[in-house]
Amino acid sequence: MVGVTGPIRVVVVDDDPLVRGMLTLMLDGADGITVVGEAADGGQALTAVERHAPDVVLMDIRMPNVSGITATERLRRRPRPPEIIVLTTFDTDEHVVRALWAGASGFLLKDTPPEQISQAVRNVAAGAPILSPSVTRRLMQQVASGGESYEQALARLAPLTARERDVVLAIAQGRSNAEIAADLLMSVTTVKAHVSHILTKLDLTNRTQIALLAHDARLV
Amino acid sequence: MVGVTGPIRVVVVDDDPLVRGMLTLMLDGADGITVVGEAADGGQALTAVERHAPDVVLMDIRMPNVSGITATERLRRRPRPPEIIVLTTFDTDEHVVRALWAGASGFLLKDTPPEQISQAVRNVAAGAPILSPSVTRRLMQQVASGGESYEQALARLAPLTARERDVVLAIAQGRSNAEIAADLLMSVTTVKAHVSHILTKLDLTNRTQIALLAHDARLV
DNA sequence: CCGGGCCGTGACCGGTGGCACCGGCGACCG
DNA sequence: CGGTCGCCGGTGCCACCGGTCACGGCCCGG
Repeated sequence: MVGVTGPIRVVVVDDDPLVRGMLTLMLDGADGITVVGEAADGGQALTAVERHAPDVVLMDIRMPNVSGITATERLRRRPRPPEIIVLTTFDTDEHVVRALWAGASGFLLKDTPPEQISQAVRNVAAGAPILSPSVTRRLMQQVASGGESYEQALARLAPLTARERDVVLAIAQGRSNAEIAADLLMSVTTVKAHVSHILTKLDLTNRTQIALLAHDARLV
Repeated sequence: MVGVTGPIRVVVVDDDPLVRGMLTLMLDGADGITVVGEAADGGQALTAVERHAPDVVLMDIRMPNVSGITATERLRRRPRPPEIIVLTTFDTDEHVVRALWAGASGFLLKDTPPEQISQAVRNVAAGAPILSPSVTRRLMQQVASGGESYEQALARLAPLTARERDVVLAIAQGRSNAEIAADLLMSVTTVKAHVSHILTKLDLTNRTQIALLAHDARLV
């Protein structure tokens, strides 16, 4: 990104000295990568990053004192933050979401083969995001299933007329009939009629159900 | 997956003969990959797959007659479907979602370097999903932002009492006050009171707004 | 003992939805 | 070309649902 000229500078953070050693060993020998520092918990990670200004941080999640998540959050708040790859043993949704939310650029399982880890470091340093295959699969499934309901919801909205769709959109914002009437320049009774038609066409009973359906169809 | 013993058998599908040639050229030489067939549109893709029973299909989206999306859908419905990598020039959300929904195992941009394409073919054949970095970045951002609004919505629901949360949950399903009363074993009047309290506490005006907020908080 | 939440209830009223109807517009047809 | 048929948008009237108000019982902590 900002032109990393020399070797990629890496800091390894893990509470287990053995894991730290393994990671350092496998990375320090790899092409174009130098391990410039290690840390055993989130607090040490902060100081290590301050001292060594690395390009990439390999961060364990489960650590004593300051967890990898909060350490990631704080690191990403720094002026020129390092890219952070979160390393963990389990890929629970909880972990993944929190890591991504904290600003991690990568999420790898610890059983990833060494070659792929060093490759991931290079990719992340170049600005590309990295996810473990299992995590990628989850995200894809999530998107796919979401897309499915989205398509279904859109299909149900098909028989509506243009004006009725306008009303649906307004209802999906939580607006009252009076507000809708004002916005669409028609009488309140007309709005009611439209709502009534929509309800029968979509086989619903409440306006809230209309709002929810519209939300599923991504008409927010 | 099911033990691909010999070289990985690939079918290349693209309406542009030049692109087909390039892909075949770069893949057929690569380690452990054989291009066993080519096709110029979705229809030909189906017959080609039937004839050659490939492990992986490289599929263009924009093609005359049958598009890559529908071809992917049909291929995935076959008894032992090939893994499908969708190749496209643009990574619009529309394309990505439709491809994933259709059952693609990979989504690559056409400007991906040859080495990575052959690597992607190997990965997909091994059962691992593959996404272009830009697509991965989007999915990550989506998850991250989704998590954010999720947290915010959950925070707003904090001041509610247990009973009120029950009512919120029911409203989020689009249920009427009478139904809620029946389910929670209380009078309709009481339900209304709870709704009223919820509205004031959350600073809302409609029950639909309650439903939408609950949806943002993933209480579906 | 009493004040303050929380839950529950009945009476009142505005907003919401069901129904019947009308004017306008395009399609189809003799 | 005129008739007519169907659909869409719009309206008024009425029943009912949904929301506010005021009140009482309960439990807990001061």
